[in-house]
Amino acid sequence: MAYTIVATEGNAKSADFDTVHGRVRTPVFMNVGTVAAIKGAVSTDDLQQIGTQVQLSNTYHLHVRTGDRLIKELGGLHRFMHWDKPILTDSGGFQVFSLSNLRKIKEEGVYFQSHIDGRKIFMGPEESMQIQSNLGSTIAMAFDECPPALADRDYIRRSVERTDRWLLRCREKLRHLNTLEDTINPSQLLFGINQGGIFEDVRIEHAKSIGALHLDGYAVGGLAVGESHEQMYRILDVTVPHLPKDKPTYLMGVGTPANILEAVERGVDFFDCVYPSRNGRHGHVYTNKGKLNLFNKRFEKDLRPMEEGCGCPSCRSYSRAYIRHLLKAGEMLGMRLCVLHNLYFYNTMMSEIRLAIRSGSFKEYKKNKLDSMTAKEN
RNA sequence: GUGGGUGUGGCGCAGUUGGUUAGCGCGCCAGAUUGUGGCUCUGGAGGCCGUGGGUUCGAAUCCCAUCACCCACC
Repeated sequence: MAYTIVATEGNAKSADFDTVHGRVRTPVFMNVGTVAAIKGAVSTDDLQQIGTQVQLSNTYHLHVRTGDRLIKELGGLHRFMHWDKPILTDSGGFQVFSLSNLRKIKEEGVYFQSHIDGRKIFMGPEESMQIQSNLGSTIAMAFDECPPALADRDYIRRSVERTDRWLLRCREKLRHLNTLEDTINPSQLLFGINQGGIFEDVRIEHAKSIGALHLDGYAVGGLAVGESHEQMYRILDVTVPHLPKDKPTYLMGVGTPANILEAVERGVDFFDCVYPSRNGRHGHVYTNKGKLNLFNKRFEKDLRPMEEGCGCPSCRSYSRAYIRHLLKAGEMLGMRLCVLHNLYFYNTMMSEIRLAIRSGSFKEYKKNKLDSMTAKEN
């Protein structure tokens, strides 16, 4: 399990991260498949074609439906979903935030009400680790609380302290689980999560505190939840330098292509976001000339591909007019073609970013990319 | 042919003891969406209330005629 920085340019870095499920080249965009599937009828075979390196799945969602014990019994998540490359599982911490009307947070953990059938569920650090161990993902995320962007300083402090205590319990539990005979992945890695809202000193203090724990990677969480882009970039500016440099840095849930370029420049090398898949399902597609909403009438007779010259499976065969028709007709194929294109766009951008950093031209690449994407010629 | 019913934005409807800018759902046109509940939310356009006449200060609403469609009976 080695993390090797291959090239740097300013604070931007490109690294090779070796795991039991193969090498991850960073910066990387992980494709989000919350319930062990990328929404929009995207298969593992598709992912090979569009250059996916890592898939992300979710602890909470797989726990409440289908169940981690069943998945373990069936040989773990990799075998279950026929994917032999790295998988990162989110801990369920974010669901504390996103399903906040259904939860109660206490020192021992969180009491949820299942969004599926309403039954009461308890999840704390140990439970989250147990579930992730059952799933056998490559990387397990620590169980944290992601407080709202507007939470006051006092709440954030107490929340971060609790998240810190939870992190120790996570590490302890996972160490134990990794030694068990029947564990699916005895090499399962653990990433800690930095919190602190938009308070720089809390962020820095927390970064130092988790950095001392010798974890396998470090994430910055609690961003892109309502604060401005400027605030997010400022937090990255002050936080990332305090995270261990010999471990991967992961910015959770971010973001737009522009967000990613800015974060790469600040030293982040792992990303994930629902944008390409969710927006794809809603007919919003990314191109080098800006975002298109294929529901728009102006594409009614547009026989061009979503992006001219694009090598994705959708653009190689289908027109904007056809995809618009499919979307308006509610056909799943429409969503699928858009999602494939968007993931290809993101994955390709990351590949270009890696090349740029490795050839010392990232700054120029970033500028050109941002300029062209805001051109809006379509 | 006789009797009854219905005609209100693209579609389906609400609104009739006559009263300020005629509503709603869907659709349409746009915009949001950041560790995903195939959602959700926010705006916008669009109607001479079947047609013609009448009563009235005022008609989608009352009266007459007419046209179209539906049902029943012949």
